[in-house]
Amino acid sequence: MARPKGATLTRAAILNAAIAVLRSDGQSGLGINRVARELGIQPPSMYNHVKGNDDLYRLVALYGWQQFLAYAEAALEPTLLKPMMTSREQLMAVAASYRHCAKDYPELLTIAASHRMSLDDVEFATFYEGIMKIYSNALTPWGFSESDIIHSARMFNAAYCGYAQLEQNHIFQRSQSLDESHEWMVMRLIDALEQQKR
Amino acid sequence: MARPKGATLTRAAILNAAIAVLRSDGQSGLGINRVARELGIQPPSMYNHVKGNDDLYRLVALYGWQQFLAYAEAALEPTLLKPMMTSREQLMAVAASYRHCAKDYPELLTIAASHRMSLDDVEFATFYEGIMKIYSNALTPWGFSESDIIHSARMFNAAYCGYAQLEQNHIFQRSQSLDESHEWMVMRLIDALEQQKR
DNA sequence: GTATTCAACTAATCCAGTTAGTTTCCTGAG
DNA sequence: CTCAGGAAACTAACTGGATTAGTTGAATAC
Repeated sequence: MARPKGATLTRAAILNAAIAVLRSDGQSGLGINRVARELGIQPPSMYNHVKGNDDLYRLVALYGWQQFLAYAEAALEPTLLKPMMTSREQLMAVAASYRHCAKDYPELLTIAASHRMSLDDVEFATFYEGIMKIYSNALTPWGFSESDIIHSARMFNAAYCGYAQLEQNHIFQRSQSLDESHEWMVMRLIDALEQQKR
Repeated sequence: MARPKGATLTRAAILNAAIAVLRSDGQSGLGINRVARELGIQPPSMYNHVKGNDDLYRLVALYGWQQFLAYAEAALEPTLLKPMMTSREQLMAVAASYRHCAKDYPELLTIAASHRMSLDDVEFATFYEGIMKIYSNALTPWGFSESDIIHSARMFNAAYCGYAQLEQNHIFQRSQSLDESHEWMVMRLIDALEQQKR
């Protein structure tokens, strides 16, 4: 039964299935075959929508970054209760967004960070501009140069990604609370920048 | 011709071959089959020395961490010229060790950070104690509590691993120098801690 | 109504990982 | 010196994932 009634497969449906697979089987399960099974189709049919396994991973990775950005933008949205946020509050909101996103979508951000991005991937570049604008908005009030803002963004992202990955892989052995360490790290990072303010 | 003369395969030889594969084919090439080919043996023969693909990865990952520790210990070794290092110098030496190790062994530390470690892997625990001792030596002179030392170690490792990974995967898009950003990050991290000194 | 398109299909190939069972060499006990 | 046992290689075979080629049939365009 080729081409069933009205519902033909879309990249969005594939993405959803991939997230579902990630949720149930984890990173090791993610692949053309497993996702096809999840969708109830034969593996080769996937190739009508994604170029191959690598393209599937790119789809998932990009979605991960976009979700992180969406979380951050939502957290920074001015509300009636909080029409203005300080730079410090904004930076804390970004950190919390990353962690919340990582909790809501298991392994998604790990995949995002592990996937090599093409240097001229226009969709990824859009995400990148978005996240840079956030850091830029938070840090220009502190008098940071554009160059320092880039350094800062790299530092924050590296710390968040690295922390999530090491936590997930049980590299942090001590019994010390992982949430507490994360909180502590975020405070130190923000303190470090505030100290640079002029 | 089973069992050639005197030279039977060892885990060390497998590890060397794996590093060689990593160097020539990158992370995606690493696997039982590819390493067996590198060694000139049939894939099933690998199972006399490693339990399977996961064990191979563990071998490589553990070696990565051990190399990082070895680099750091070498860098901290007192010399005639420098019989004593300040805390700050020690922390900078650790950061430099990570980066040097990452440059000398392409993708090795990325694999180390990406591999899930068992909670009671005694060899990994040994590495972990070693690295904690280094941070402990550097930070106790600043009056850090044991708990703060753990937080600090987690922060540093997260930042270094995350930075290496994001750099490797081209997540840092801007043309800004990657070495300069790394340097900047290390300075901010150490400043942040020095500020906590009591 | 017919031609085209396109998304599904089946069939088949390649390759990685793995298991079972076999062979062959080395070692060590008698 | 001989032979029993074990270790380390082998071959054969299976599983399952990714991929390509070629086919089919329903929806759409003219």
